[in-house]
Amino acid sequence: MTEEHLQKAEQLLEQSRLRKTRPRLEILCVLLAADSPLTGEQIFDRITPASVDKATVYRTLLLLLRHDIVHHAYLRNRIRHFELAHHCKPDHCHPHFTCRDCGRTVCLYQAVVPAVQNLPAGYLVLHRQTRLEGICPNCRTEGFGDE
Amino acid sequence: MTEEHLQKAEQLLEQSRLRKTRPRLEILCVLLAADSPLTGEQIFDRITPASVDKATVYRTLLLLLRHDIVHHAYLRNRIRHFELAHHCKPDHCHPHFTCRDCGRTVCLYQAVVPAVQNLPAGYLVLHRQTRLEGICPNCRTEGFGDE
DNA sequence: CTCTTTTTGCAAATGATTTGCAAGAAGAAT
DNA sequence: ATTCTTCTTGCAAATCATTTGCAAAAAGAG
Repeated sequence: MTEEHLQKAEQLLEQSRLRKTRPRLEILCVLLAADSPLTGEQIFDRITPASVDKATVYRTLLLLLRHDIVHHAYLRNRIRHFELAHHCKPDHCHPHFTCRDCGRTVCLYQAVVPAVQNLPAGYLVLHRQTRLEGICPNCRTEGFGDE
Repeated sequence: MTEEHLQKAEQLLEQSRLRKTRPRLEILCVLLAADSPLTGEQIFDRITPASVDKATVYRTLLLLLRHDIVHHAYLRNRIRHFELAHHCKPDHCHPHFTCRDCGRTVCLYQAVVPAVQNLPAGYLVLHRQTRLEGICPNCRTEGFGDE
C-alpha cells in the first residue's frame, strides 16, 4: 500500500462523496496495485491480514460497483472478478484475455474492439464486453523447450 | 417435446457416441425448444415434472459442455446460462444482448463480430465471446405510451 | 465533544452447483 | 432374450462464493 496508491484511493472516494474508511482504502489500494482482475477472495487475501472482514470486502465491492469505481466480469468460472474502472470507456471495457494453459487473465488495454456489425434494428447498446480465450505469449513459447 | 426435437436430440447424442438416456433427451429437447440461453434451474423447471433430478441436470449439462454440444455464458449474475452450440462458429459465439429494462437476453445470430484490432503480439485467440447490454426494441417503444 | 448516520465485524443464511454412493439403466456379449 | 459390465441416475449431503441480520464502532457534521 504505497503512499501514491493511498492518495489515489482517497481521491476516488472523494469524487463519489464516500466516507474514507479503512476497508475501502485497503481494497482500493489492492486494486490499484493489481495488474489483472481479482476475485473477492483474492482481494481479501491481499489485504493486511485480518484487518478487514470478508463480508465487508464483498459489501464494499458492491458499493464501488454502484459508483462505477470498479467493474466486474465473469472470466472463467462462476466467480466474479473485480478491477478498477480506470481504463474503461463509458460504453465498453477493454477486452479480457484468459489463457487456457496457465489460466491467467490479462487486460488488453491497447486492443481495439470494433462495433458489432449488422445488429438488428431497434437495439440500443449501452455497454459492450469482450472476452477472449486462447494461449498467451508466455505459454506459446514455453512449448518449444521439449520438442 | 416434439418428435422433431426428439430425433434431433438423439442425433446429437449419437454424433458424440453418448448413451441415449431419458434425462439427456429431455434436456436437449428443452434446449432445442428454447429461444434464449437457459439456466440449469430453468431447464429443470421445463422438464416433465420431477422426471429428472436437478443434480442430473447439472451433471448432464457439464457432459454436453465437454462434448461441445452446448455452450455456456454468464450473462448477468453469477448464474450460468446454457444453450445449444448450433449457431456458434468454432472460434466464436454469436453475441448476447441483455436488456437492462426487462432483463431478457436474446441471441443475435445474424450480428457479425469483427476481430479485435491491435492485439498485442503473441496472443493466440481460440475463442471470442461478446456480451452486449442496453435496451431492447420492445422496451424502447414501450416508453412512448405514458409520456 | 456530542450526536446522527453509516459502516463494520461476526455469525448465520443463501443459493447455485457438486459430489459420494448405492441402486438402476444402456448397450455389448452370450 | 438374458447376462454382464460399465456408465448414469437419484437422493442426500457437501461446497463455496456471496449475502444478510444485527448490535457495536467509526466517520463526519454541528
